[in-house]
Amino acid sequence: MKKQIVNVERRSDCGLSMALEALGDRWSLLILRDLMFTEKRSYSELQSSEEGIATNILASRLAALEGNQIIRKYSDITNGRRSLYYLTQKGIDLVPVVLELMHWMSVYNPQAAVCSKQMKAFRKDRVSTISNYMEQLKIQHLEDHE
Amino acid sequence: MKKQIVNVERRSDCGLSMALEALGDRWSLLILRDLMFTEKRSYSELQSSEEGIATNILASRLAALEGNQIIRKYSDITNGRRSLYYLTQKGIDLVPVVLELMHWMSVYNPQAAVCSKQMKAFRKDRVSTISNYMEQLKIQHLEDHE
DNA sequence: CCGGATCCGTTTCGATACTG
DNA sequence: CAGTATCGAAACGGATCCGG
Repeated sequence: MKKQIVNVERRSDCGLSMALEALGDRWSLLILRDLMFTEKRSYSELQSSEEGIATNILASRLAALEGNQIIRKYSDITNGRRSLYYLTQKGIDLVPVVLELMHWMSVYNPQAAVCSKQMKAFRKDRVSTISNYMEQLKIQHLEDHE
Repeated sequence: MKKQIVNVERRSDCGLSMALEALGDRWSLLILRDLMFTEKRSYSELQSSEEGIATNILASRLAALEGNQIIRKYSDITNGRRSLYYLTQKGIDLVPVVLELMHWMSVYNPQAAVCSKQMKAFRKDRVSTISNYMEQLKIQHLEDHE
């Protein structure tokens, strides 16, 4: 009994603690969610979308995410005063994490059942649907900047 | 271009922000990892395993996780002074989230390649391997307390 | 206007010491 | 062993200010 299938010892925790150093706060994953699943890319768009993140917090989170190479900042060619934030490949690879978290919450938060059908379909076939979507994010990213 | 497959609006974010209220800190997921993948169940075992979590932080995280019904606290029958913490079903359902996060980190943290083979095998077939493991966690949980 | 930076009061974290 | 108590440090949140 209590047989362990995966033996995760302290020295081989896959750097989970390191991951949480970058993502282990209440805002980073929300920002990433918007970059993943909406078209919001600018500072002001991101600010209006989150449930009222303070400007200084948003700035510091964006800087931290950029420092961790999870997002990248570009200046808007059509509007020099604007900056746009895009997921890097490293950020795109976080889609499954966010998706699993959203699915988990949709199960245990009744009010969120709204999007559970979408989520279910989206998670159903990991190999095709999700990786296709991640591929699209990648292509979109390249087209916007090259 | 920029076609959105999943349309996640602010009112239907599946309560991601709510999830992050419970898990969005640097320690909660580490504690859950230990409850998921090791046999550590008592306060002192958990404390020694995390990279030096302070006693008060551990206590407050455990209380918060219990408040969110993600873990449950039992007193050790063989040792009245001891308390043991177990995952609830809600907590067991977080296994995929933690697994995706560990996998992501194993890709982007070279040093963590140690366990990437295990992770890869573990993630490969979601339907069988992971759900089997989660089932085992469930059975173990029931056997320990009923 | 847009993208922050700065200031400041409040909340949370974290290390250590301590207690039942 | 399983946590509290305490207290300084860090993070958060709101408001305002500022350069372009």
